[in-house]
Amino acid sequence: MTTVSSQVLAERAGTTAAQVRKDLSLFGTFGTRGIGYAVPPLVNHLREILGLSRSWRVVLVGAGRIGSALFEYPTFRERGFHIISILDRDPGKIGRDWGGVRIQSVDEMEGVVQGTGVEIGLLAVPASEAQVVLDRLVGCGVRGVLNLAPVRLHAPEPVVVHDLDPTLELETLSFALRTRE
Amino acid sequence: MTTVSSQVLAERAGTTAAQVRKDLSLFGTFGTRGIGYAVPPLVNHLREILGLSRSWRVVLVGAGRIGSALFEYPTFRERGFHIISILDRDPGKIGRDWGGVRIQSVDEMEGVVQGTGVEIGLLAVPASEAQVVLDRLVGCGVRGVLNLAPVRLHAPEPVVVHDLDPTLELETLSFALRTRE
DNA sequence: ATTTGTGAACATGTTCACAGCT
DNA sequence: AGCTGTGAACATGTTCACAAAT
Repeated sequence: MTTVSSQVLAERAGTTAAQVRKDLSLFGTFGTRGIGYAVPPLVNHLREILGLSRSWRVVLVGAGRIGSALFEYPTFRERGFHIISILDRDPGKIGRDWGGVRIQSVDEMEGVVQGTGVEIGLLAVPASEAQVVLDRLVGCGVRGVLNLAPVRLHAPEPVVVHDLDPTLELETLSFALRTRE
Repeated sequence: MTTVSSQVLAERAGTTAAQVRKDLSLFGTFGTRGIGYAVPPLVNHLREILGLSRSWRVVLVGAGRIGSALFEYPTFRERGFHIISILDRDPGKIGRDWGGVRIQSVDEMEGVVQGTGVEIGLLAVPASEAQVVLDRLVGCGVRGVLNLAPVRLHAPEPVVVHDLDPTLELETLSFALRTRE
């Protein structure tokens, strides 16, 4: 059976072997001393830990460039994230079909989200509208949101919001470069 | 003069007042006891700390949907990140003009990057090509790269690479939701 | 011989709580 | 009275180094 050592995993992930072993040991003992980690069971364990052993229903709000790029990420579906609904406010886009998913009006959010049991939202709307849309999503029972708009959003516990802001990342990069020149 | 307290800053940033004060105190003493932080000088200090008091020349590689969305982020320019060059490999795009910046062939990377003193690269190419393009950028003397392709890239010290991967973020979100249900 | 799993040592990050200014 | 700046206490995260397992 194919195995992999903490050393190799560390190199791939950009960390240390000790770190990999400590992290894994926190969730159980998956390796064999002298051998390493058998890959297929390790993958299964990690999928279980990360909550990827089930599939998630996802609603994409915003069918602009960022939304469409996200929609075509093959890795979403591979990891069990299924975009089962797309919402936009542009009448020119509503009704279109993207690979079997029809774009609906944001006005239909409540019905769509509650009717399909969506738990995760992908927010790809303009920054100025992001908080309002988030609030509505939370009102519909969405439990987690990945926000692509360049604003920091807030939602009440226990809703989880992650902001993915390229500007913020550039500033972090700028700081890193500034301190090493 | 308008001031702001560590308390208010903490609420905005989603952290605690003590944390804000500790963090700021690491770089100097910017506040006034009994009053708070005077906003304009604080902003200046932060810009200085983050390396935003200067402007950065940026090259955008990849003029697809993600690239074009990035290009139009108004916040980039506002924070001093100037995309002065766009590269793509698609002959149908080369030669086009985006708001005063002409799209050039990736083949011209060496000349463009070295000729203009670009220090930061924005990578918006397909995942399969990202590492190769990164290596070339590093070869041209780029010091920092923000990678939007869904792969983890590596570059030798002291080059700084940040990966911005929506799939990875969704998995983190999944983990957060998994552990609280 | 090799590689895990893990206490113990070390390092870093966060919160507390209060003296010191305004 | 109000709010910062900061040591000290506490918590969390990382590395070391080695016994245990194959």
